[in-house]
Amino acid sequence: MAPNYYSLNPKFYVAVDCIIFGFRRGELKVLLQQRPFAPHRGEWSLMGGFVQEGEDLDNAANRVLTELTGLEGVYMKQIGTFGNVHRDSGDRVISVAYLALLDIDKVDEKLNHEHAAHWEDINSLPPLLFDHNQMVKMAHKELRERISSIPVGFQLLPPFFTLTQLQSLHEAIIGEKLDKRNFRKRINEMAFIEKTDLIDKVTSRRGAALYRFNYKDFANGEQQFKL
Amino acid sequence: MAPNYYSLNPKFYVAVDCIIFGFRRGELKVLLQQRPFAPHRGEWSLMGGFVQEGEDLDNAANRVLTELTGLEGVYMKQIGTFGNVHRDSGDRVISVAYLALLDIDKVDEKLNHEHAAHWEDINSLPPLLFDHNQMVKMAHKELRERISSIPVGFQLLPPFFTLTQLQSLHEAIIGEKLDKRNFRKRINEMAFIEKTDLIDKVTSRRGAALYRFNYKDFANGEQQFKL
DNA sequence: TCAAAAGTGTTAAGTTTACACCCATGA
DNA sequence: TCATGGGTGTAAACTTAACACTTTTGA
Repeated sequence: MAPNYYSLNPKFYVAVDCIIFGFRRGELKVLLQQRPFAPHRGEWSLMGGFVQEGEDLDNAANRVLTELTGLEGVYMKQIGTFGNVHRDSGDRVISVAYLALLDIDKVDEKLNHEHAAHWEDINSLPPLLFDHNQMVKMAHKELRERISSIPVGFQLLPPFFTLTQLQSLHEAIIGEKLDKRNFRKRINEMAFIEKTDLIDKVTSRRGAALYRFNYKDFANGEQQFKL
Repeated sequence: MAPNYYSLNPKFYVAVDCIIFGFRRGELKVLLQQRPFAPHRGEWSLMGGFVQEGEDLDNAANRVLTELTGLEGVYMKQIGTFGNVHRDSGDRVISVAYLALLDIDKVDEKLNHEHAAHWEDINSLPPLLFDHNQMVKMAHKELRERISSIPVGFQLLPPFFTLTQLQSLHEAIIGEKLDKRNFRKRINEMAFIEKTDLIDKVTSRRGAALYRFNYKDFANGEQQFKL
């Protein structure tokens, strides 16, 4: 076969789609947008974009996320590639799905508004474009299953948080209630979740101790959440 | 934006690469081939191929596997997509990696030979083309981590097998020895692994009971291996 | 007769779960 | 003063891990 064997083969559009998770008031939320171009313009969909020449897949995913949120350095993880022939009714597009976890309060709301984007509770998603519901389902599964190894708290909560917030986040992800005492017992055993001297007076009258993650301690051990 | 917004974007070659696992004489093995075309012709690599027009990703992976082994209906699972700009020195190719598990004795050796393919122990792989070592590493990790939920025994062993073979398979995958009594105790609790009346006289003088998987029982429960 | 693999239970250690009350504060 | 969320320990149930000897048979 000749050195240009490659050129005997077809090429395809390649896209990335982002399943962007945030957490607010006890709810796990996904950022949706109304599709800005035809076909299916205006339908609810995940934020996505085409991979460009000279652009790594991961970079494409980061670019798309930054366009929509204004944030950089966000936790992202590739979760699967969707390549069925007819998945996109516009033309054949092979799409790589990325899960993103971010602090919902840091998102640039103006950018969100410009992109007709909107946070929706994971439990009340509308029908989405193409196979996007399936992508969300896969991302949610990944999150549930890997909650022990993905440091979700680092990503989805603000830098200082109460244990009740952390517990509520875990409950929202796994979809069931946890025992408060058992939860706190385990948090206490994790050196990388540090109690600070700060007191939160917003979420309760009495005031709750604020905690934070210690990235260094986390990176060192092969720490695991098991909540 | 116009309906032909898609056409403003670049297209790429998309390939699939298969990490094909087999099990023989206590060793977990990967099927490698010598690359049949330039650049890097003759170097060790995974078996791969370009996705074609009108072909789903999963179908492409199955086609490639069948070309090399003669087998159909093999267990395959997508494990990740590799899309760095310069990963392939021939041209930009975005490659979707698939893990495959099969019964090594069913493989068509003639086809293997035609493709200059060869089974190599997972622990003594040569340097492979491009990012293929990384793909194998990822597939092996997937296998290790999901050994509880992927029914590896169904796939990697012949229809009838001894418990020693099954244990040896699990040991090869996780890379450590297991306790024989604890292993057998757990197998006994799994309704979908059935003892048959057959005796294997090949692997021992005394003879060992042959077992088989019961697909129906497995499909029903959300069974788990925990070995 | 002996080498090689098959087969078989019990106990201790560790982990997980269930569970209920007092505290501090602001409205 | 009371409603709200914060904070705390123990015991039972369950799961996991460690451990050694007897059996069968072909060479």
